[in-house]
Amino acid sequence: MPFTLATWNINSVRLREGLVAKLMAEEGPDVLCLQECKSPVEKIPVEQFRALGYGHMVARGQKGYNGVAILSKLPIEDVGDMDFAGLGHARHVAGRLENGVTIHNFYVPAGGDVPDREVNEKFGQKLDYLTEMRDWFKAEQVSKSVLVGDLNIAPREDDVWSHKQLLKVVSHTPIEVEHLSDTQEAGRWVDVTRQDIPDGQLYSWWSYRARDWDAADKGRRLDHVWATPDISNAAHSSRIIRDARGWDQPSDHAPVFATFDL
DNA sequence: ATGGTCGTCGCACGA
Repeated sequence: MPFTLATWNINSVRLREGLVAKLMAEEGPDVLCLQECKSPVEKIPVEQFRALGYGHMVARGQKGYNGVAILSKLPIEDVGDMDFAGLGHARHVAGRLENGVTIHNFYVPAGGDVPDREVNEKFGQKLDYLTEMRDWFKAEQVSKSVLVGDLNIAPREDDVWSHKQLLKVVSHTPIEVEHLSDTQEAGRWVDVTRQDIPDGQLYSWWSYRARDWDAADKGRRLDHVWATPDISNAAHSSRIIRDARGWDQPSDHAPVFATFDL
């Protein structure tokens, strides 16, 4: 049975309940992973989602910041969370579908403005978070798994609007790209989005600060769909719903989709 | 050109 999965940094699930419902109604992914819900779990507005067929949820939340949720049409079992770098933040939750596929939903720390851990503690926390992710996946040797989320790093030159201009901008610095690559290798994760769309500029985030985000198109690919090698060849039809960045009162991220024939 | 815009909480802070 094929299933379609989407990941979306929603930047407040309560403010954007209507946009989540719109994506559910128009695109209908079987599984929708959200980040930056900015809500305690008990205040996530699940009723409308349930009415649209999303009767299952595993989530972690906190007041005002972070927060991750997996909304699903299919039954999903909560299989825990990790608190990498000891931040005490709701940045990861994992669920398992009845077909045996485990879904890891991550919101990696953004890392602040200055790419130097000596002067910016948040940048160090971001690198430490990735290092602990790497070590955990190295020890776990996960299989039949998907990892999605806002990883807050655009690894490839064509994942940003200007490689040269972003080399010293947090999200595209060489040390971040190296940390992300180490994490990817530790879990033998395949970048499903780039497996499907290997060539050309590809973005999932555009700043709120641009006058005209669409015309300027100064985007970055911060949101990712990865899969373990035993299921990566079942993945296809990856796409980014760029239109969603232009919806009323949008998130600054667009949803990333993939389908798995399993 | 070193700005600009959001969301949350209730004043800065994080992104």
